[in-house]
Amino acid sequence: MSRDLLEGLLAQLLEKVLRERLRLPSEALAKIKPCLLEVPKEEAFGDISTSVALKLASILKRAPREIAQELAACLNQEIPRSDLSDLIEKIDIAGAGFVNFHFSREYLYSLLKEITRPKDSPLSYPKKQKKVLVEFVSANPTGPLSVAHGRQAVVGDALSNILEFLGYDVTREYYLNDWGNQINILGNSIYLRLKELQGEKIEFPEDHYQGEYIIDLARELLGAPEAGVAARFIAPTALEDCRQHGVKRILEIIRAELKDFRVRFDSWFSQAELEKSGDIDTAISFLKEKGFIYQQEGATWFSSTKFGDDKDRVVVKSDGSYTYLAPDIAYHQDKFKRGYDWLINLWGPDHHGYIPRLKAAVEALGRPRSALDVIIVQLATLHKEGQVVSMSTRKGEYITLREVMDEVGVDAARYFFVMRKTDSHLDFDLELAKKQSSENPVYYIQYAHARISNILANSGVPLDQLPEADATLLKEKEELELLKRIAKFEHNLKVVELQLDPYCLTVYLQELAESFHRFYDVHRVLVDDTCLKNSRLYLILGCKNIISLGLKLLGVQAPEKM
RNA sequence: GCGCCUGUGGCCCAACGGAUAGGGCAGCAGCCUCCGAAGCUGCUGGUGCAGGUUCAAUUCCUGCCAGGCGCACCA
Repeated sequence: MSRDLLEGLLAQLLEKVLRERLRLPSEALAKIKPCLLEVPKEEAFGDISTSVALKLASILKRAPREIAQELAACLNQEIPRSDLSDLIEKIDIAGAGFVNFHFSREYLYSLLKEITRPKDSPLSYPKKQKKVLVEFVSANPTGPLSVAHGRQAVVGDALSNILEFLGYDVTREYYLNDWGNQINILGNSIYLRLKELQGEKIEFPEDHYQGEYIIDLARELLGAPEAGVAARFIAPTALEDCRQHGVKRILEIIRAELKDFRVRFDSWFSQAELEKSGDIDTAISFLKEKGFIYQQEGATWFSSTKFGDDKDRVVVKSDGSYTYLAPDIAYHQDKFKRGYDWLINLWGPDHHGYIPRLKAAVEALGRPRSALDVIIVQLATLHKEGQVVSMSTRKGEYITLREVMDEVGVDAARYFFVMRKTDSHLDFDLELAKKQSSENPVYYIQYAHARISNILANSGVPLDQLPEADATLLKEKEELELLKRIAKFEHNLKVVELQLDPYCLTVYLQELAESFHRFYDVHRVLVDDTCLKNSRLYLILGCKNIISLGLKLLGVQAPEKM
């Protein structure tokens, strides 16, 4: 039985006991129903626990501990005659009035079996009907990806992996800002550099792209094999050529960076094509029909305040051009038209003020606000030798994702980017990420995997012939702890789904690796007793499967040797 | 000025309103005749300040202090 199912049954039973045995009024029950069960913060407090006794104390005007005792007594009667009889070993009362449930060893073994020698992949979830579009990175194609994009890329990629694993139909999309002001500036930047290369004295504007790569792009154009290139750049099409060349080449660079960073995209959505399609006018007309669009001071406004925004927003400026919001509304309408019912957008912190207006747009388009989740990915601060590495996009002085990848490696970079809560600042210590020692959390986890691989290789037992563990032999404290950690994996995936944040998976993997290292230190796997040896091999194989699956979901490699 | 986020040991981070505030790093003291010491064990040390709500506050509310971000007919 999956952990999910068990929790569901336990919640049902608990509810039944509260209603029938403790005679809890239905309104009180409704009040506490959303939080019947929780996972205790310390493992000593059991595998699942409930604090309903505490919550009911003020409602029932009774001491929490007393309620807990009555509850536990009732559960002790009910559980043996329910489907949970073999799964829950014991119930105890602790602290101010917690009722803690301990899984039986048989149940822990049954979970281990699901992941140790699976036919295809360890654990599998039924396909869900929900179509999810995860939009992330979406950096303007005006320069190489920065560290900030790197964090977004990993978080988006890992989150997509996990949702996919949980059965969602996930598409990863990059919104390509290949149209508008920034692109014009890019084109002009290249154009000016080109002139410069040809010996012309130019004054390079401050708001143009300052980076070295612009000169490289200009040089490419200059050295292009076609005859008479130089002549072309005084032609009327020169600026347009620069623009096109710039976007094309930078996009190639970005794609290569993402590929090398093991970030997969399924779809690239071009703003330029959206602009040409006429869909933006269609979207505005759609909102107009619904009465959410009005004219004022020569501009066209979206009455986003009707949906909780601070003020109404301009969609068409008085000069007739669109604001950024207009194509964005059309873009999100397009997402819905393509059949996605859950949109997840990852944005940088500078866009957080933009959330209410896009949520308003979603509602105006006739969808619930909850159809759009925006995840703000906070910036990462790079540290090197105790110093903060300063960055200024303006001067083109920023650390690129490529540099970080090259310096610390893809595994460490990916792990470091997700190991903190996504919406909090991240301190990225370049030296630490490079260290191949215990200080580096990536290696700690990978080392556990490599150690297990080594034992399995040394065992001489072909894995496809490894018999199931003898449940009664795995009884040492460290064995049971490892078993419990393995059994907690699914719960952690659920937390990722709920919080839309892959970071807690890194915490889990760290804990799992810790359990293994502790077990390894105290007990030998390759012992003379064949039954015990096989049982332990079975256990560590399960652990290995979960480590490798967990790392795979994060896009980090699980090496057999290090 | 207004809005959002963040203040937890020397450093980086945890904790659906609940249990003795967890963990990592650094520091100190130990552990390899044995499957990889990239490991294990132990010790030291903490909720910005002031109120309030609650049986219970790191968590919720108010004020203050400190830091980050945002407040466009920019993208």
